[in-house]
Amino acid sequence: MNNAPLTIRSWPRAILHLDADAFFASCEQAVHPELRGKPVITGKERGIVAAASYEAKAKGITRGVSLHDVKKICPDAIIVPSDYETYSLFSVRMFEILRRFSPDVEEYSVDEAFVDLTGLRRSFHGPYRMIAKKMQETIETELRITVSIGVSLSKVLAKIGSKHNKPHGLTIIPGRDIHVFLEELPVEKVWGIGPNTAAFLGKFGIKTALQFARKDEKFIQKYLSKPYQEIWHELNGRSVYPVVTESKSSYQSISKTKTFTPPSDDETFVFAQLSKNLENACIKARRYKLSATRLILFLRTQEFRDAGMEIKLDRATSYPIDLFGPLREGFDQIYKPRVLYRQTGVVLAGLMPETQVQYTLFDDTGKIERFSKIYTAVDKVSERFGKYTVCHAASLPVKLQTQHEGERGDTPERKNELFKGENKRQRLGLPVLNVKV
DNA sequence: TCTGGGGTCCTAGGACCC
DNA sequence: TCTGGGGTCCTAGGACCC
Repeated sequence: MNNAPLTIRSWPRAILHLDADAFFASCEQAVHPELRGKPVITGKERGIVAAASYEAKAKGITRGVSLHDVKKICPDAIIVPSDYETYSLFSVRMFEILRRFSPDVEEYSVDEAFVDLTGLRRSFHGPYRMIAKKMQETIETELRITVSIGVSLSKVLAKIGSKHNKPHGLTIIPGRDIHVFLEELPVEKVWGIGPNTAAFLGKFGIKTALQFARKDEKFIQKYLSKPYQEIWHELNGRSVYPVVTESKSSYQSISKTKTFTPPSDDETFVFAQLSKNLENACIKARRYKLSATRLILFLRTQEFRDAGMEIKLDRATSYPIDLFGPLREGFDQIYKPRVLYRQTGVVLAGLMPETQVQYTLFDDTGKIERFSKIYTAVDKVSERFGKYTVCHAASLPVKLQTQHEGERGDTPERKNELFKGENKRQRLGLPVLNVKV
C-alpha cells in the first residue's frame, strides 16, 4: 500500500533527538526528593528491573535483572512499583517544553522525541547547539530530570548522537564529522538494524556503521530491502525520515497480553486471563471508536512455545459479548490440559472506524443497539469508579484474585506540587506556555 | 539479556480477474 | 488442454522499535 519510492528530503536538515535518562527512575527521584542520589529501581510489580537510576546502574544493575538478584548485587536499592500515570505526566510536560521551541515535535515514545530544528537558527540568533542546550536546561530545571540530546542531519544520526553521551549529554554531529561517530560503532547499534541484519552484513565483512555507510549504492540496492536502504541514506547524512508531528489517532491493531507468575494449568484461570485481555482490548478499541474484523488469541507455555489462532469475524465489533463465543471456541482448540501456561494474549486486528461498520440483513440491529448502550454505560462507570468496576463473569476469577492481592488500582495519585490536581484525563487540556528567548 | 507489553512496516506468494 | 501477460487484493511471517 505505502509503496512510495524512497525519497530524500531537502537538505541539509537539522534533526534533534532527545532521550530522557533512566526515565522511570528519574521521575521517581523528581517526585520524591528523598530518593535523589540513591539507587532507585522501578518494576516492583513485575519482579524484574524496568528502569534503574544511574546510582543503581553504577552498582551493576541493568534492565531485566530479577529483583531477587538486585537485593544481592545492591542491598540498599530502593525498589518501587512503576507508576505509569506519573511518568506520562512528565512525558506530556517534556513535549510541551519542546514545542515552545519548535512546532515540529514528534512524540516518539514516552521518553523520546524528535524535533526538526531546520531553519531555527535565525529566530534564535544562535547555533543549533545553543538551541539544544536551552531545551535541555529548561527541561532539567522545570522537571528535575535529565535528558540527553543529539543533533545531526537525519533521525538515525541524531539518535546516534543522543546515545553517544549519557546521561546529560549533548552531542552535535556535523556532516564533516559523521565518520568519526560511525567508525567505532558496531552496525547493530544503528537504529533499525537488528541482530539478523547485522549477521547478514557480517557475511560481507561489514562490522561497523562506517563500513556500512561507505558501501556503494549498487551493493545496497542489490542486497537490501527498502528499510535498510533508507538507513543507509540517513547514515550518510541524507534525511529520509520526516519528523511526524501529528499525534497518533488510530491503530492497525490493538493487543493485550498478560504474564502471570506462577504459571498455571488451571483451565478456568487461564481462560479468565484471556477473557480479561479481551475486555481490555475492547475498552481501548471503543475509546478510539474502532471495531475489529479479526480476533487473534494465543497462549504461551512455560517453555515459551506459542499456540495461537486467528478468527475472522463476520461483523466488525468492539463488544466482548460478541467475541466470547469465538474466543471460547478458539481457546478450546489450542488449550491443552496439564500444560503450564505463563501468558495469554489477545489481538484485535483488521480495525475499522466504528462508523463504517456494515450490517447485513441477518444482523439483529436492535440487539446491537442494546449492546452499544450497555457498553457506553460500562465505559462511563469505569471512567468514574475505575477499571473493572463492572466486568464479565468469565473474567471474574482474575478480578477476585487481584483484589485479594491488593493490586494497585487506577486511582489517580497526586504526589507532587508539579502535578497538583492533574490526572490523566485532565492532562490533555494543559495550557501551553509561551516562551520568549 | 533466555523473555514485559505494545506496536509498525515490508515482502513474498497465493487467489482471483481480464 | 495448455499457454501468455498483466493487474489487484489479501495474508503470513519476518524484522525491528521502545
